[in-house]
Amino acid sequence: MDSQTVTRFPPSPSGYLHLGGARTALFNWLYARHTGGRFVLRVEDTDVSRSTKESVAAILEALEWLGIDWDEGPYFQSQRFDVYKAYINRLLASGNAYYCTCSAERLEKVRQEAMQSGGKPKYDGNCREKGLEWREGAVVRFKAPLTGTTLVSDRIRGHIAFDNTELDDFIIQRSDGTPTYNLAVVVDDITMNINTIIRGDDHLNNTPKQIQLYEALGCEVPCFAHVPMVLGPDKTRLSKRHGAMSVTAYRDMGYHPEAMVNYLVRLGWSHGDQEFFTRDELVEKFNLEHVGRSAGVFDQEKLLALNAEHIRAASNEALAERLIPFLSEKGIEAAPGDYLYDVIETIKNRSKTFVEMAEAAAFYFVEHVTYEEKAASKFLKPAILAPLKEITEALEQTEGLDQETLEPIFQRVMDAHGLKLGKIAQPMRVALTGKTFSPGIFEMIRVLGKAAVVSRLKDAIGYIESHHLTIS
RNA sequence: GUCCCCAUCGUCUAGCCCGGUCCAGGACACUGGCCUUUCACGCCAGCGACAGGGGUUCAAAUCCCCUUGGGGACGCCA
Repeated sequence: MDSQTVTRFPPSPSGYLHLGGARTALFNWLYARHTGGRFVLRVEDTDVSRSTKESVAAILEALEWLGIDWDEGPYFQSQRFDVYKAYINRLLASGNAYYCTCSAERLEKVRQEAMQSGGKPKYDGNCREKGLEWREGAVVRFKAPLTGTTLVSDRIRGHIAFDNTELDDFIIQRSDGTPTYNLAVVVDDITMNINTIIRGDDHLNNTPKQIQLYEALGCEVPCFAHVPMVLGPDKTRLSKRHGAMSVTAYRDMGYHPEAMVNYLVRLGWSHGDQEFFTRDELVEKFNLEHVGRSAGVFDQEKLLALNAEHIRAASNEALAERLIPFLSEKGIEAAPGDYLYDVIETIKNRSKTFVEMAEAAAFYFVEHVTYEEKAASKFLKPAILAPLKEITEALEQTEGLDQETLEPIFQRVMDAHGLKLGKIAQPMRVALTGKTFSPGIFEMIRVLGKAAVVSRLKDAIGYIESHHLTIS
């Protein structure tokens, strides 16, 4: 008997991996890693009509991006029908299940009546004692206990008692012979030795049914931990209505997976006042004790802030790797190397996403700068012509481009014209980047290099001269 | 309708289990200021919450009950 923790993540491949699912996956993965246990990936595709290969691929891709790896699987329920069949037969043989031939119409009527009389819409047990044999179109129902209570012991919620009269004889095998969710999960969790089930609390109501199944099968009930759900800003369950909610959509919007992981885990779990966590720290500190009990609203603003923080904290090399695809998206082919790293160093504090970072980096990679209209008209004016020329000449002469070398040059020009740095920095900025905001002048000069700076300065001088000659 | 869960700033949360150290702490957002060659970053300050009502107690955000509010589940989906 091994006491190792075994958790699992069982996505249903009927769409992409959304934020709530990602968080559940993360909790399970983190808990397994934290305890030195195993993490199993299982694809729940018993509903063949809704499951697609594309969804499976999308989910795996999202997990990979998040850095979630698994020790076993992915298993596919669709390939395990014979296993479920065996367990269903066991239940049938032990008298814990029976065939039911009630029509959909009858079932619907029974539900309506139950609702009407102020009760829960559940099956009335019509076929329960009929001792029916199999026949075309029959389903198999679980013969649930009629009296007593089923106790759920939850790591997060404590003990929850369900009155068995609230539960009914749910279907475990459809008329087409395939197993239903509750049966399949239980059988899988048993056969895969899953002993810790961490999932959304929308499954809390399924838990007593599943416990009854474990008991009927004579198997040990695993440990449950129902985590609160993730809600949209309107406080309802996260859905397509809330805009981007696929994990990969955030990747494409320029989010760092470490930030996504940090945010998702922190939404529902806490470690005192700490907000920023690296993946390793999460593995080290994550536990079930500090998972909260109330649902949390997904806050994109906070994710964004955290993303900026993770970008600032990352190394230029690591950032470069993630930035390159966003650069190519803009038609910029940059390779890892000192130039890129230096570029990143100047913009990492000003970028909240990789999309922003690519935008901020663009000017470093163009031959000729394109001026923003307002920027040019405001700063590239004749008054600045002489200072710009002097700086250009001085730069052409100079060797080093470090701040100690640059400052005296600027100082001399400033003194000569009675200008403050601000007066000269803005035109310079426009000349070098085309915009009115950018990294610091001195750092840009150093990164761009003498040739590029001089060339851009000359472009700007030419621009001013041509505009003013024609106008005046 | 029935059952289950939940309830601290706008949002994420610390504190609650083991009542007093909490006229409630942190973060995001917002506002103001500092720094300053722009934009950021950073720093400082401000705004802002124990859902309501009853108990228990010398003392309750913390324990109990009720109300209200929110969420979820009731399917031959998962």
